[in-house]
Amino acid sequence: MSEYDHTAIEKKWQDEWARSGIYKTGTDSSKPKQYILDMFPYPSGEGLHVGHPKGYIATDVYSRMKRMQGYTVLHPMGWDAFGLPAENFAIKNKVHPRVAVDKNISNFKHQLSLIGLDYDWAHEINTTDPAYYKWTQWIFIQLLKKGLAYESFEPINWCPSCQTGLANEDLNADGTCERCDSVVEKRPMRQWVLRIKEYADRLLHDLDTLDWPEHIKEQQRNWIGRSEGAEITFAVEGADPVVVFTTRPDTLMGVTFLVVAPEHALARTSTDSTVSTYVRRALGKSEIERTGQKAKTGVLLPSVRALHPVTQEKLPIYVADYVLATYGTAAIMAVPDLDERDGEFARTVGARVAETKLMSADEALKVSDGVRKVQYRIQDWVFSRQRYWGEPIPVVHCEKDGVVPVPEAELPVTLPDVEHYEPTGTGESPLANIETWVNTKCPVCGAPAKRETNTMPQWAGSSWYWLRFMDPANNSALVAPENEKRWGPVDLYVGGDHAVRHLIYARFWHKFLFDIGVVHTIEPFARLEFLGFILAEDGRKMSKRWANVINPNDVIDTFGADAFRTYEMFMGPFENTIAWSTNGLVGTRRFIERLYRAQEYVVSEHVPQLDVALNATIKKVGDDIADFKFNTAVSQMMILQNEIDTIKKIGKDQYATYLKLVAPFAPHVTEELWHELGHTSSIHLEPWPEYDEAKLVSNTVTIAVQVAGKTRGTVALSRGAGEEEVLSAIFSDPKLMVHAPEKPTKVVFVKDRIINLIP
RNA sequence: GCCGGGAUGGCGGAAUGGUAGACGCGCACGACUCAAAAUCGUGUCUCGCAAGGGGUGAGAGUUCGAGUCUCUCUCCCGGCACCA
Repeated sequence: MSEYDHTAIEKKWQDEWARSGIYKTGTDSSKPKQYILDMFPYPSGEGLHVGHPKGYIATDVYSRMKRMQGYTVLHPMGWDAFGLPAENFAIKNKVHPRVAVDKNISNFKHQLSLIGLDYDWAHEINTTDPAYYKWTQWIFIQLLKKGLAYESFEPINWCPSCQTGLANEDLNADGTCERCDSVVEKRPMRQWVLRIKEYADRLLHDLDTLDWPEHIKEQQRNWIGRSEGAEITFAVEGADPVVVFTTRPDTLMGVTFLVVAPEHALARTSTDSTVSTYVRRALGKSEIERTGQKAKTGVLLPSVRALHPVTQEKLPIYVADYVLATYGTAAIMAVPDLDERDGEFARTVGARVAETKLMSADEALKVSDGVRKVQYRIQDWVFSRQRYWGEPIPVVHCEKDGVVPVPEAELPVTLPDVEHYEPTGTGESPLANIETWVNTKCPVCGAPAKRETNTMPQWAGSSWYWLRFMDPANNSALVAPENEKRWGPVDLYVGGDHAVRHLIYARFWHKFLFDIGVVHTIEPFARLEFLGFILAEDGRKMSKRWANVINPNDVIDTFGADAFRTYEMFMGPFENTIAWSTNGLVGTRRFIERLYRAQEYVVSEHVPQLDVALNATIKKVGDDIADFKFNTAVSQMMILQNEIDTIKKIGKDQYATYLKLVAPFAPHVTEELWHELGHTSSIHLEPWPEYDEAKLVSNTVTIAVQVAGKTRGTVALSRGAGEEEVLSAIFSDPKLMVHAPEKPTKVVFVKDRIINLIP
C-alpha cells in the first residue's frame, strides 16, 4: 500500500472528472429531478476564506448523494458581480470594474476547483454579462408595463458617502448605510420604485407553503409587518378632515386628542411660527435622530380642532415627530389612557387623559363611519442607484411621450465605458456625463430623447438568477418554458446572511414572473437551509483587519480537500456558528487516513461481524445527509471505521459499500480506493447503497436494569427476551441481585430496552 | 416591549420519554523509538480508596422513568420596534 498522498490523488481525480464530464447536468427527463442551488457569491477581491465554502460543500455532499440515488441533478454556480466593491476598486485603481471582476472570478473558480465540487460549469452565469442583464432589463420593462415600476419624487434614503439612494432594506437596524455605516439622510429626488407592497399579502401568506427555517419566515413576517386595523376620519374645524389609522378602533371612546407627523399636510401648511419652526427642525433630523429619541416632543396646532365622531367633543391636534410619516396615514388618534406612548406625550404637553370605555370594534366603526384597513411596515422598493456598475434602467425620457421603455428587440441597453466611475453626487449617475450614450431617439416618435442614467441596485441580478441557470445560453427567452417546467422550483436552496433582502426580493420577482406566465410555481425555493458562519479560531469574524483569515488553499495544501470538506461538515450542526479549529481538522484527516489504510484489511469473504454497523451506517448517513445533519453522518462513519479497526478485517463488497457512503464527503480518496478495488468507472455514478432492515440491529441487546427508576446495571440477552428471562438474568447476577427487590410491587418492562422494578 | 431560537464535560457537540456525555478535539498515562514526531493502546462529568452518592441554567410539576413533556423564573443569541 502506498502512502496517502492527498495532493496527487486530488489532482488526478479533479483532472479526470473534468475530462470525463461526470457531473454534467443530466438530460434523462424520465428520472426525477433535483435542482440544488447555492446562493451565488459576489466575487470579491479578497478571495475565499474557509468560511465561504461551507454551504457549497453541503450542497455538494447532498447533490452527490442525490445523483447516486438516481436523480438528475442541476447544481450550478455563477457570479453576482455588479455592485459597489468592484466599482470602488475601479475608482481607486483606475481600472474598468469588468477587469477586476474577471480577475476575481478566475481566482474564485480556482479556489473552488481545489475543493472538488461537482458544479456543472456549462451552466455558469454572470449577472454583469450583457447576455444575462438583457433579461434583468426585460423583467424591469414587464414590471413597468404592468404598472409595478414607477417614478417617485418622495424623499428617500440617501447615503452621503456612497452618494446614492438606498432602499430600506439597504439600511442597518439603526438606520445607517449597510455598506459604509454612514448616517443616511432623507433626500427628495427622482427615483424608480417597485410596488413590492402590492405583493405583501402573498409574500406573507405563501410563507406557510415553504419548507424553510422558522426564524427566517419570522424575520420576513416582521419585515412585512402586516397589521389589521381601521381608518377613521375626524372632521376638523378650520381645516380638511384628518384620517387616522388605528389597530384599536375599540378604544375610540378614550381618544382625547390627535397627533400628526411633521410631514402631514396639516402641519406643513400651518402658518403658526411655533409650528413651522418645529416642523422645519423635525424634517431636518435624520431617521436615527428621530426614531432613536426617547423623550417625546411636539407642539399644539392652534386654530384647528378635531371633532370626536361620537361625542362631537372638540379635540386638540398636535404635531409630534413620534408619529411616523411612512406608516399609516401619518396621523393618529391618541388614547393616552391605554397607549403608553400617547400617555407619555400627554404628560409632556399637558393634554387631557380620559378613562377609556371599550366598545366592540364593529360598533366603533359603525358610529365613526370607519373602514377596516390593513397596513404594512414594508415600503415599496427604491430601485434606482446613482452609480456606474449596475444594469442600466432600460427606459428613455421623451419630452412628448414621457417615459418610454426601450423596445425589447433593442435589449440589452449595454453599460457604456466611462472615463470616471466616481458618483457625481448630484443625484445623477456617472452615465449622465456620456452624451453620446445619453442622447438617443424616442422609440415612439423618433424625436431626440434622453436615456435613463440611473442603474439598478445590487439585488436586481440575484432576484431571478435561479431561472437563468436552467437555460443559461437562451437568447430568445429568459428561460424556455420546457426548461422551467423541467427544473423549477429550486428543490434545495442553501446560503446565509440574506434572510430578508435577497429572499424577499427574489420571491417578489418570482411571483411577478408567475403572474405573467414565465414560471409555473408561486414560490422559487421550496426548501431553504440556512447556514451558520465559521468564525476565526479566536472566535472573532474572519477579517483582514484581525489578521485571522484562514485560506482554504493553504488548508487543502496541508491536509487535503477531503479532510477539509469532511471537517466542515463535522464541525457541528450546519446552522450553528462555530469557530474554526485546525486541531479539529486533524481529527477528520486521521479519519481519512484510517479509511485509506483500511484497504489493508480487505478480505474477499463477507465479514458478518460488520453487518450491523455497516447497515446502521447506510441508514444513518443517508437519512442525515437528507436532513442536513452532516455532523452525525460523519460521526457514524467514524463509528464504523472504529469497528473496522477493531476487527481488522472487512469484506471487499463491504468496503466498496462503505466507500460509497463516504464518497459525497471525501470524493477524491474514495474514487482512488474504489479504483484500487478494481473498478474502472466512477464511484460517483454508482447507485447509493441500500440497507437490510433485518441486519440493522444485532441479535443481542443490552437491557438497562432500574430499581425504583434508578439504573443499577445492565443485562445482555438475546433480542426479544421476555420479562421472565430478564428477571432470571437479574437474579443470577450477584451485583444486581443486591439491589433488586424479590417481590416488586410493580414491574415496568419495555422489551429489548429496560426493566424497572418498583419495590 | 413584541416575536423566534437557545442553555448538556476543558472545547465542538450526541441522545424515537428508557444506561446522559456518542463521535471528534484536547489532556494524562503506556507501547514503539537512542530520542522526538507520527502511529497504536488505556483512561478522561464529578465527590469517594471503595461501596455508593450527585449531575444536562434555577425552581416546581406530570411519569415506573425527564436533557427530552407542562408551568414559573434567570441568562444568552437573532429579528422587529415611538409601526399607532
